[in-house]
Amino acid sequence: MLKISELAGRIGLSAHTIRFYEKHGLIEASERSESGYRLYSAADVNRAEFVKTARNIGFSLEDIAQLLSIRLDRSSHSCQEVTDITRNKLHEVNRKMAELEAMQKVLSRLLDNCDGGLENATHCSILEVLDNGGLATTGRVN
Amino acid sequence: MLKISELAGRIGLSAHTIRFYEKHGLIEASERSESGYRLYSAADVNRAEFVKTARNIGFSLEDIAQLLSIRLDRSSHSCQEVTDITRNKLHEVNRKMAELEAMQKVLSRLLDNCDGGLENATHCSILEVLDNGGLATTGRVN
DNA sequence: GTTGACCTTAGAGTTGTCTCTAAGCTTATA
DNA sequence: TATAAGCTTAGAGACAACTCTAAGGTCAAC
Repeated sequence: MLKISELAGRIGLSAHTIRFYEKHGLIEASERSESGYRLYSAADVNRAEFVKTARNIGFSLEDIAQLLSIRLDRSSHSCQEVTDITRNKLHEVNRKMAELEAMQKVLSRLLDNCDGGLENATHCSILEVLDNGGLATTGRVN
Repeated sequence: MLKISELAGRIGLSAHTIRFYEKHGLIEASERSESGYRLYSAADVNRAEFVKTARNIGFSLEDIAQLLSIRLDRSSHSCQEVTDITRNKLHEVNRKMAELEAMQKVLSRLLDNCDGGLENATHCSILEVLDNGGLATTGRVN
């Protein structure tokens, strides 16, 4: 049985974070010592590692809570439930990527059109674009 | 002179948000009516539109505050200050994109390997991957 | 002269994910 | 036995960018 900081070292989270995850139902200590210290069994460690892996991939704590409840009783859940969560996450990622790509394009374009020299900013093309409502010249931004 | 909701309608922000921006120094009403209503001049509207445009592009409120202070006194700031802010933002966007791309790859791979059928999740390949610390088979994830 | 839309303020709440603090008990080491 | 490191709890604080509420004043229309 591991104590909280041992678990923390093992999976690469702080003890604080582990308690935080516990409060949100993601990680459990199946026992307590006489003095009240959390004690983690091998199964607890596996679960914590599951959580960490899912977190690394980018699932939200809420997603992970759902995945855990499926994991806890695989036979009464369908595989589809898992792929749904995963697919939703992928869509979310795709959406954010599209937003970021749009930003990327605009920012690059702004930089391309501006020499960025040390002279003063009286005629800075970036400020001009911002003053004129965006990159209107070719293709709308917003 | 426009009242706050007129400005709001014009630039596409709520009156709430405009007050919020004011509290953070981004938008100003250069006058007040006798009863204390905010009154926005043409210059105020331009400034508010500048803020909105910058926000649309993805600059943070803090970035915008800096851009505004340059805009307010262009001749005592260099063009480089503007490109620095823009370049930093671009780097931030690039960093986030890279993170999202990694997530995208993993999620797609998880979905490729899982049929996602209605049968129960006893042998769900996604849960297995999560249980085994990630996509170890070919190429590490994190 | 009343209704209803609009305005004011200070301040609290939201979302997600931690991160830290205070005050106090326990355990290991010197 | 003294000290330091580690554990406990409840709860506050941080971050960004809003979003909303309460309690009340103002204004235009009918």
